[in-house]
Amino acid sequence: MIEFDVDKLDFSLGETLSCGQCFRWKPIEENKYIGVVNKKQICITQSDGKLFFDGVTQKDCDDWFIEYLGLDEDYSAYKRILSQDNTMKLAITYAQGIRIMKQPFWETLCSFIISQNNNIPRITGIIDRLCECFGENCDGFYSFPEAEVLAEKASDDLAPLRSGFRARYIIDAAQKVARGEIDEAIIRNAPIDEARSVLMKIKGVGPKVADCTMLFGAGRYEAFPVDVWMKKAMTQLFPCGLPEFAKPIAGIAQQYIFHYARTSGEVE
DNA sequence: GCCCAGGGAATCG
DNA sequence: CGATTCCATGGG
Repeated sequence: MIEFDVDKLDFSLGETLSCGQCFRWKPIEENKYIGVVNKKQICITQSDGKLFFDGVTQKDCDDWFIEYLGLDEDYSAYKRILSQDNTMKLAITYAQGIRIMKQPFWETLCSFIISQNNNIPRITGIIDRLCECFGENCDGFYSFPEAEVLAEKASDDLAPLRSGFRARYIIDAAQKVARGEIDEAIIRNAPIDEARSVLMKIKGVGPKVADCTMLFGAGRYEAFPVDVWMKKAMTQLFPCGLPEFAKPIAGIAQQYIFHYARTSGEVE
C-alpha cells in the first residue's frame, strides 16, 4: 500500500474520476475506486488528506501513476491564473478538486469515439464490454484492449458491445493507430490545429472527439472540447469567449465550466 | 411511441 | 459554405 499526501481541496478522487473524462473506475464504496491501468488492477482510497494506492509499487507511482492522476501538476497555479476572471473563479468553487487526468492515448481516443451522441452510463457499459471481450483479465477486471488487437477485427466482431454505428469507427481508429498512420508523438507535439486535423482523418472523429483525445490523452491543455453543455455554458457565461490568459490552459478551464454547467443549475 | 444522450457523416441547397 | 437528416442503442 502506497500513501500519497494531498489536500482534498487540491485533489478530489471522486470529482476527478466521475467528471466524465474517464469511464474505467468503479466506485466500491465512498471515496474508494477500482480500475486497471497498464494491466495492473489498482484500488485507490482517499481519506484525511491522504491517498492510498493498492496494486502499484513506488516505482510505478514515480514512473507513471502519479502522472496518470494529474498529481504531477501545480493546480494552485492554474487556479490562480483562471481566477483572474470572476465567472471562472465561481465555476472553480463548484469542483475545486477536479484534475485533468493523463490517460493512455489509444484508450482515450477509443473511449471518446464511443462517447459520441451517447450518454455516460451507456458509454461505460460499452467500454466495459469492450474490455471484457478483447482485453486481458487482470484479477477479475480487464485491461483496455490494444489498438493492434482491435485492428484485426471486423465491425461484426464488435456486435457484443452493442455500440451501434460506432463499431466501424472503432475499427478504423484501431487500424490507423496500429499502422502508425496516427502517430501519438505528432498528436502530442505538433501545432494544435495540425494535430486536430490528423485525428480527424479517422472516421467518426470530429472536432469534439479530437479535442477530448488531445486534452485527456495527449497532454494538450490548450485543447478545448465543446459539446452541447459547453455551447450553452459559453453562450451564457462567456459570450465574448474565454479570456486570453486562459487560452494556454483552456482545457482545464473547460473542465471546471463543464462541471459547473451540469451541476450548478445556473446554466439552462 | 417520444425524447435525448460529452457528435459526426452524408446529403442536400 | 450552412442547414438537415440519419446513424444504433438504451433509459426516462
